[in-house]
Amino acid sequence: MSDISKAYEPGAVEERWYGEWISQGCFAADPASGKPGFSIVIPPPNVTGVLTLGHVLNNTLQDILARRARQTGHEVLWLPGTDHAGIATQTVVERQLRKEEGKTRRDLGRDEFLRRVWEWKEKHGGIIIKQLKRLGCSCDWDRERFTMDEDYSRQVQETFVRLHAQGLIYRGKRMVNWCPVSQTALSDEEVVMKSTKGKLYVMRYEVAEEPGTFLEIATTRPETLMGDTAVAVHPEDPRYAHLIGRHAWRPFPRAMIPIVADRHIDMAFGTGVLKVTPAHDKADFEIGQRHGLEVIDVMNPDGTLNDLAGPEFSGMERFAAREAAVARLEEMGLLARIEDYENNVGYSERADVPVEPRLSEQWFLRYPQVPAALDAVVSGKIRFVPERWAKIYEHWMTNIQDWCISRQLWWGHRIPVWYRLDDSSVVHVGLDAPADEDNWRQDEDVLDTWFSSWLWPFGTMDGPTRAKFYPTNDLVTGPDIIFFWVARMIMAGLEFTGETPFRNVFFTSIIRDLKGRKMSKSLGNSPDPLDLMAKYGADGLRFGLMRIAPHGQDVRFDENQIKEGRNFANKLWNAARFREMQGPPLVVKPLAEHALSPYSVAVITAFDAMHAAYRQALADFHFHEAATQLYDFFWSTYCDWYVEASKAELTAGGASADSVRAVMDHVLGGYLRLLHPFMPHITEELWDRLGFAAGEGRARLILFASPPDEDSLPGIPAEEKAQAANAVAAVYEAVRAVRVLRAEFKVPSNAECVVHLARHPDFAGFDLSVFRSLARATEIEEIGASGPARKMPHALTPLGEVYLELDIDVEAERQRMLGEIGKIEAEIAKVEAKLADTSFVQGAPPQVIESFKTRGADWRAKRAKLETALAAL
RNA sequence: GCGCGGUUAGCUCAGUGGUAGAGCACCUCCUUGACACGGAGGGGGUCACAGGUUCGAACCCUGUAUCGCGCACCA
Repeated sequence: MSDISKAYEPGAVEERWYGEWISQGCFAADPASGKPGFSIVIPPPNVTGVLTLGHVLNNTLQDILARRARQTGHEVLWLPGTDHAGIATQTVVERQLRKEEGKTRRDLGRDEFLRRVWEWKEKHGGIIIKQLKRLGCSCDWDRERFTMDEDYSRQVQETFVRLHAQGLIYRGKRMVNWCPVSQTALSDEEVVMKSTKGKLYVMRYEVAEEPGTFLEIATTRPETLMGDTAVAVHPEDPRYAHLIGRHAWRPFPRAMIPIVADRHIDMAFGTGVLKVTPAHDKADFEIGQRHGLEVIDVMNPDGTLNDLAGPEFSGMERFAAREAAVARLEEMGLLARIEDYENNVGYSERADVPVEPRLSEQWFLRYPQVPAALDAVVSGKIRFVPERWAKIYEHWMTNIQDWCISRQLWWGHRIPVWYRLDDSSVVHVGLDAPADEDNWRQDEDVLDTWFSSWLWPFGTMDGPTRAKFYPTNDLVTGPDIIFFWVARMIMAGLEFTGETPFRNVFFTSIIRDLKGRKMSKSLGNSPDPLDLMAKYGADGLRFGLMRIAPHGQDVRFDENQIKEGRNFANKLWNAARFREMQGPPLVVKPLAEHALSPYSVAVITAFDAMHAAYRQALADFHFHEAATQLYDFFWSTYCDWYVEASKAELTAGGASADSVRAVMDHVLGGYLRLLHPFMPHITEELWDRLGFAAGEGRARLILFASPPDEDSLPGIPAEEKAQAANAVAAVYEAVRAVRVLRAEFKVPSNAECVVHLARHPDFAGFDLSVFRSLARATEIEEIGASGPARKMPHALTPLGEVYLELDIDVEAERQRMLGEIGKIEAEIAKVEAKLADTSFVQGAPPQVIESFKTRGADWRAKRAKLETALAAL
């Protein structure tokens, strides 16, 4: 009996082999290696993050690529690290501070607060890295980087200085997206548009020069009317042409504001009159610029109204102020009506509150290398997989806007700009303050996190590493950060290294729950991958996910799929266990020197075909397809058929048993190597247990084993292989036919039977012992084409006509069946009559109708079954 | 509004012009010396809908519905 346990227990195996790989330094990339390089940089997870299913998917894919490359003889660098994630991390630490000490970051001051964030990072920042290790990721952990590492930070700031010197970075007072919760500016990409149900308020502004005449003005944001500095109409709008150049009364604070003409106004929308609030709307700001309007900012950075809004509203939160302003308008009789209205409102991605368009002084970047970056993808120099993402990229690149890179946060890379204390218009841009540093103060702001991430593919590498491993080969990431990260890395790569930073970009699926919702913490619909790994093993989780993660489409997560992964690991384990029970591996002579049965030739041929499909699938980044190939070959072709077909020979012993063992070793050995990138731990364990490991140290590991040969049996001509496969398929077809007959005639699986065969001449002389054992027949009696003496259930197969000998009187059985079919038809007729009766159908409750339909279907199924059986008689 | 992608069995999904597939779930049989996390057999589909091209369409074309995503938005 084997000493391998009956059910595979992944926990200990996975831990042991991961430890082994680490202690042998298997993941370390050597820039001095003579092997060709292969590299991937990890999309750095947020240092605050914990592992999600999205990470599992993403990193399993990278691990597959890395492990496959190791097997194919590459020196592999998979470079890991984490991202400081400015807003996210700062928010987490601030929240904790408020909760535990009742303090804000300002209470602590900048230096002390940053000390706390670092403390927090040291304490919790490693969690996701540990989790990635649990998953089996083969990253070169000694090279782990953090976007706030000293040298990396220096590069970020140098980048700023350099782009500033080139005139691409500039400072300006502009309308930006402001998050009132985080109290910082955001880039356009950090704003998500949400369809929001709201109200359209129609207000009445009196024309100053024509008392008693009112303009109706529609707005969704009455709380900003205190900042109105004009009313605008379309220059060609006949309704209002006579008013252009006159004035309207802003109700409160009461002021006379000009009526201007601007082509931006849509005559067809609302009343065709727009209130212009240059401080609180991007389009209004532009109108203000065109007409030289005053800008009145009535809001504080935290989203409350300020003194300019008037004492009545000062200090009021913006949405409360909306209600108050409407009430005030109504009181004054200046509210015409309120309509329901649905429009898109920009929300802060992080804080999930509506962003406030806000005029403020920020740093902007005019992107470098835009045409080249666009061309790199359009021309295919960088390959996007699936290809359709290239269109999204192209669209964004051709409509690209300057990037607001400054953030009013403390956690991040401080902007390397100094202002002279006595004259802040004197600016110094550089890593360090000028020599008389006491006379200068550094810009308070930090840089957008993505301004550091865009350097990741090369900023993480030193000189020798870059020489060997840059540009990287593949990037695996989510399509949700195509603009945030992928596009910007391409531009940075071109600008700072003169090369595109990667060759292929694979965009993963987005994992949703069974209801199609995005996984999120607040919904509580995101299973913890660690729990899943505890239940099903890391390999089970990986393989289960690979089988459902299609080519860049959304995927609905179902735990059952992971269970299948676990079951597959168990199947593999037991197939290996079966082989181990047959004795130690046979290395005495090469496969080709054994006398191979047609079954062996066929299984090896099928293995080679699977191997070819697997290679193609991986080359196309069709991971799902590769996983399916692996699964189907092993479970069906190898276990269900080959192993079962070979049992008799193994029991018989002798040379043919040796041959079967050799074939099993060949298939299992090759198979484990192909499966290893998907299920690294169990394959390493079995490689070792089955005795395939040879040599010393690393050479013993499947991790570094070469893939199997593409042609396992070069000595056998293709026609001969096809012939064997054909004969074997005929036998298996016949086996299936016998099984069907057995099921139809209620011969239990464990009962033996006698089968008669009128053999097709193509297979004359072919040994039938496998047919006999798989059909669980006591004997196969060969008969002539005219069939057996008495009637028996039968079926036609490629191997010939097969007959199942039964201890029954066939004619009596036929009569019995005919009788039964008659009864069933009567039942069907009853049901049909009932369903055809309109008064019944109209009167009966739907459940009753349903049950009748179901009953009808059941009877019909029974009838079909009997008819099939009858046909075999 | 413009663009992209999806719609196939109860569920999750494969399937690029030639007899509709897998796994799970369901029903029947089987604890046979690898595996019940298993084996054998079975039922279940108007391939969203409507047209068109073709000898032949889940697949190609046109339109519609619906879900999702991206972009742009009219206050």
